Amino acid sequence: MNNEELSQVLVDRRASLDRLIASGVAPFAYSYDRTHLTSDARALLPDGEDTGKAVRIAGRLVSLRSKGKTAFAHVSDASGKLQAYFRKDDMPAVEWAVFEELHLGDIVGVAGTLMRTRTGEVTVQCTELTLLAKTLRPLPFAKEQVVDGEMKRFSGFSDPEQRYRQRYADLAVHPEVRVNFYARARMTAAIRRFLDEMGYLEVETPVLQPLYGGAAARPFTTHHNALDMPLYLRIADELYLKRLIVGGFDRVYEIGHDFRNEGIDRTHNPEFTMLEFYESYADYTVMMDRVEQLIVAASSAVRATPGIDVENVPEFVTPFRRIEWVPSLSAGLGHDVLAMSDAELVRAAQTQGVEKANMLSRPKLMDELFQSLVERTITTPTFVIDYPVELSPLAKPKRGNPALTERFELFADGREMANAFSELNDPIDQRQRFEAQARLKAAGDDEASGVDEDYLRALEYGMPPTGGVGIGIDRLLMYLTGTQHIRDVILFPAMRPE
RNA sequence: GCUCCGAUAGCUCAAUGGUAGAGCAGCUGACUCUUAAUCAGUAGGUUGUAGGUUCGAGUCCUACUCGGAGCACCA
Repeated sequence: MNNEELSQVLVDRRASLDRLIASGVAPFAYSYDRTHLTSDARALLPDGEDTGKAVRIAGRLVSLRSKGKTAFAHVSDASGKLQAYFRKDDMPAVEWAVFEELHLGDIVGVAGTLMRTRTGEVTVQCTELTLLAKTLRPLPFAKEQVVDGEMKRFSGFSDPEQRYRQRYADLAVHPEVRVNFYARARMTAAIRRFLDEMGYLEVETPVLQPLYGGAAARPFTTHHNALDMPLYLRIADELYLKRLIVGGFDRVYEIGHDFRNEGIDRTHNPEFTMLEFYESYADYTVMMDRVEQLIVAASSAVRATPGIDVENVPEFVTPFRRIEWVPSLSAGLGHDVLAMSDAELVRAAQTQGVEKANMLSRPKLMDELFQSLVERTITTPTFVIDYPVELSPLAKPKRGNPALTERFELFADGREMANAFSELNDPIDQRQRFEAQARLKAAGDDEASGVDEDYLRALEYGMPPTGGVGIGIDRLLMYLTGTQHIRDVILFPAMRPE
């Protein structure tokens, strides 16, 4: 990019950079000997005292009020921000010259002694200023003012498109955006701690897979050049984790990305984080207990995150409510759903506004009806249990009623939080389920999977009875933080290229 | 994929079909405890792209691009 293509602001910044270099200042430093985070530095000056220790802080210059031979600025780091006071008489001439070239956004090191200003604000009185990185592009800083204890922004960076595309700028300018991501890290750490303490082993399984399965979704397809074969990005971890159960790791979990080639909206990103865990010798009732404890642990971790609005984190009362799939759908319909003919189901689905209802298979119809009549009405965490076998190709038949499976989903806030079952470990039954899926696929259902012969071979070697759970981490965090858009819990959400 | 809304200076926004503007950021200057600092001056634009209507288009029409909200899809 040459200067003719740059806007005036960018030209000015480069001119400033050139002046610094010409005067012998290195505008991009290698390191800085920081002694305190801004929050720790502030804590060093007790109430009532006006001067304190020497500190060295570093961070981004987020405000600057120059009064000629003095100036006030705020330096922001991960812990918050602290005011710095610059006075010409207190600084070497060379550094005052550097100060005069400072711009909002520059990364600086400020060394000096703590003091309290006339207005009571803890401030570093700068005796040594170090430029650590020059900003060549202005950040869209907001002006802020504290009014009645609440911070007001007077302008800023509000275009959602630009904020997601330039997340780095969004984060730099809006420190509160970081809170959900601190909460996210604490939540996954708490989940790992919970599972680790339960004796689960964290493992990693292939993202690139020759066959995809474990869920109903359209995959991303790629190609391996050396092998000259298509590969799919996984849509679920399930089938590989259960291979590990066969191998004798009897409690395993994975937290990783799944990829589904679907639309993007408030609750869907094409790559998202999935937790799956599998436990030998456990059935779905055991897994319900695990899920309850895990959600409570996740919630506590989110609550403990500084900056989180604890009022908005849902309270959990265990055990969660449990309702059965068939009776709750029948109640919603006013008829016994299993006794209804296909035509009656189609009519009911049409009444619910399901499009192309007459094109849908019977299980798909029931699923649609369940979603609109039951799922959306669930607010408090509720386990829906015992799904029809047609909807659950990887779940064991329910003891005493083979038309159903030992499966549960956890719903809260109208959304699915977890999906789990007593895992099907009968290879003959599993082959029949795969073949039914393969027929659906051949009939044009592009979300149905095929027959995974290698997985069947693994089952033939014998898989212990196993309970398994999948939990969408992004959506769990959305629920726990009251976030309305998945983009606000994913640092770099998928966007069309600029 | 569908419907509606939007795109104007680095950022946030104005502008009856009639000379494209403000605040912040920037630049120049004044100011040695300010905090949306203040004051004076100054610069900054192919109004998302391509067509069309019109004497004249930021404004009206068409298509496209990108985004937002909603719907559909999505266990």
